[in-house]
Amino acid sequence: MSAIIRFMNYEQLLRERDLKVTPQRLGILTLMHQSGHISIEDLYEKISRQFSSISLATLYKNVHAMIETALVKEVKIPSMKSKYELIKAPHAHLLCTQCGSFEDVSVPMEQIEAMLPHGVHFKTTESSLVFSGICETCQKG
Amino acid sequence: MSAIIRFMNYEQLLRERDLKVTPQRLGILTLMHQSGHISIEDLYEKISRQFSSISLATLYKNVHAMIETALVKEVKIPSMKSKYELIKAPHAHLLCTQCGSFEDVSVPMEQIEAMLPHGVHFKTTESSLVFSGICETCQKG
DNA sequence: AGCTAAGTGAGAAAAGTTATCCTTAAAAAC
DNA sequence: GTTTTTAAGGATAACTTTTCTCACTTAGCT
Repeated sequence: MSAIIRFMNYEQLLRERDLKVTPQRLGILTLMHQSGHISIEDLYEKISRQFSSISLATLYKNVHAMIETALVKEVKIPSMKSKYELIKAPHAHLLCTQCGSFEDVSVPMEQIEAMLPHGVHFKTTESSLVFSGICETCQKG
Repeated sequence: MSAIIRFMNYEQLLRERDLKVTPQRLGILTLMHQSGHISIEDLYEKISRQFSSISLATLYKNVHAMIETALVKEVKIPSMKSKYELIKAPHAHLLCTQCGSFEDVSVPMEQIEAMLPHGVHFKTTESSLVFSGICETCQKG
């Protein structure tokens, strides 16, 4: 797959948000996609391999620009640093407190949002759900 | 209600965890109880009124000691600084993205934990759920 | 190709958190 | 109740993380 085709989608996503398409941004988006969710630290380490002179400031600025334009989402995780992921269908996360693995899990968020007690008139627009526990691998090990 | 009776409970909670009972710690616990959940910043501002010379280091050290001994919990909140609360029965939180209000809501966490897809063998020990949206007051206003 | 606005990079600055070290106070021992 | 022991508090320095500034470069229009 050529670089042009591979990046096409991200270019469009950036343009739709009036964000200029730069190699750094394409790299950030590609890394987020590849890893699923990634911390700033890891992102910097990985992107520095491609753009050895990239500045941390650039990274922060871009990640925030992408959050503000609803391209990326910050996932806050109990007892861990935040990770960032491309916005996709609503889902929850599993955090293994033993090995630290962190992954997406498909959960009917709408149903969960319907579980607020009657009498609570809160209009939910989004919800964040992280299950902490022991992953299958660690249970076996 | 005398200070002795009021603090009795916290003293015991501290002693059970081999944490020395100090006025600063009692103050921290009291403030957490009163506010429900509070950020480090607010906690420092409020506790400084009682103990004008308290150090930020003391605050951080104590909050961490209390987290490690399962007396207090850090609540990570999308697009906000963490808040800290006394550990109590499992519950979720409501965050109003308009006025910033943040409150507890009673939700059957066990039921939610049972909603993981079949085939996902994850042993959940705890889960964190925050609903973001518009609170009742803001909907009316 | 040239213009303009936005983005990048380097470093400084600011915020937020943790570590060090000495003093003080709580709990245990007597 | 006094002494002894040990943990905790406070001040400050050191880190870590994030944001800001500004000169320079590049993307996207014309």
